[in-house]
Amino acid sequence: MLNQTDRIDTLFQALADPTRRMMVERLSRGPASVSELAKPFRMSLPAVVQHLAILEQSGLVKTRKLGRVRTCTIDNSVLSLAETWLNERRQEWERKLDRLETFLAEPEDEEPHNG
Amino acid sequence: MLNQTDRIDTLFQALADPTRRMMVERLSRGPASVSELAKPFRMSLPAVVQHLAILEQSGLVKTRKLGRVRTCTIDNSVLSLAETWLNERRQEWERKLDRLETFLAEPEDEEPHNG
DNA sequence: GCGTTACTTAAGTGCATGCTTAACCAAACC
DNA sequence: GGTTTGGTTAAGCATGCACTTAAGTAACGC
Repeated sequence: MLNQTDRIDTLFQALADPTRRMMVERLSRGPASVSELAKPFRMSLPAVVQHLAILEQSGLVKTRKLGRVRTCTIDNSVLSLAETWLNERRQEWERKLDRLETFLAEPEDEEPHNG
Repeated sequence: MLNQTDRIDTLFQALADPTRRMMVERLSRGPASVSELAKPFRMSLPAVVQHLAILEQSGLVKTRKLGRVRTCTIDNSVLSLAETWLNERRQEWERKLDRLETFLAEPEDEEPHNG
């Protein structure tokens, strides 16, 4: 079973590869079969499928097979999981900066409440 | 020299490790020295510094040395670079879904313009 | 000046990752 | 029913990554 940390882990891991990011970009424009997905790349099909497997494990991509063709779709909710993580960090730091600014602008009659 | 793809590459790569994400979380709450940053972890100091180097290469963290202590700060603009990438993908897919919905809801007198 | 603190450098190790080729399977096509 | 087409399985390989220990440097505190 995968806890939250591990999920974000495999998620960023999945996005860390340029091939996989291109595959995500392709899929954000609409579903595609495995061979469609493979077309832009020079690498072998098994290599592409291995990348796809990693995207699936991360939850970013869902696939289902009909006849002999496997169709791949993106899962937006997982995409936004990463987005949220980044956003939280950024906001925290921005709040920190704001408090610092306020502190510097203020006359010395008030304490900063850090912690 | 690092192009846009490579930058996002090293950026997600940097975020793919739980140790490094925890370091980012720590730094989003305010600057820290190397040894402060290392404190929560069981690993050796050189290991922590290696992680830090990767965070620096990604641009996520800036450091400067004063006397013998190196102080680390987060760079929000780089954080939001990743955020933007994710957001663009998500929005693209959402627009796609909207168009699909519209198409399905509409009577068959109009063409979908997928291309 | 001498120890402690805060890193830094270097070298090595084991395991994960990103490929490859070769062979296989089964739906679709004629 | 034989051949493409679309994908799968398996095995192997080179490189990268996340550590480790050991030894070194340089500022600071007394």
